[in-house]
Amino acid sequence: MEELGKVKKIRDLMCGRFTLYDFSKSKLNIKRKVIPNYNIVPNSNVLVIDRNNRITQVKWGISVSWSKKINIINARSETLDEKKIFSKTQRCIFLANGYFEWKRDKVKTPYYHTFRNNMLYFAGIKNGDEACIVTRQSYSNTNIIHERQPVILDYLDFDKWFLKNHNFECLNTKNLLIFRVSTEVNNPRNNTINNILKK
DNA sequence: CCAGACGTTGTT
DNA sequence: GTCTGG
DNA sequence: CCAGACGTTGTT
DNA sequence: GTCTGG
Repeated sequence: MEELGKVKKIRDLMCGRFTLYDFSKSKLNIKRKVIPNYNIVPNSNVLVIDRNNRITQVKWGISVSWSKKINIINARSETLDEKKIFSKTQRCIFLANGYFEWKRDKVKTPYYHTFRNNMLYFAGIKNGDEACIVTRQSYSNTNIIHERQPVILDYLDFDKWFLKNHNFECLNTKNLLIFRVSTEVNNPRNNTINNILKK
């Protein structure tokens, strides 16, 4: 697995309001150029930090040998330690500038969740070069859109996460900006900045 | 023993 | 493929 | 999830 | 751009 950078260089990644970083089309040095991806879908390439503070590229979604249908893109924090399928995974941290969630009424309306000035760090677990996002019950502000959300880590809590001392609380959730975006994001082929602009 | 599960969210 | 509950 | 349709029969 | 069948 190619090392793409160190955590201390994290600011270098913040050169756009991307959803997650995608290096699928070329092997790029983070410091030079990043291909923005405004519509990450399962099996996309994403960047994670591993427990050695290395940034690596992995596939979003953990597959299993015995089924082609199962592609695990989320893991419930409530049962993370019970599920045998996660027993051999390692903890990691997803780099993101935000995430989409759909409010489901009669129709599905997409919303974007982001911080004003900072990246988002999602609690994740990985198995080799595949990883998934750890989720939890939403807080009062995110629950308006959807009942589940990623566990969003603070930069200072990275070690807690890697050492399994993190309790899945993420009070930083209250600082999220949440706004409606165009339904263009519903189609993975639409991969432009319009996906994350306030509608 | 062995049938049935094995993970989540309904995409993101 | 491997574990587990009945 | 995600490829393929989304129309019809002129044509294939 | 959005829905659906597998």
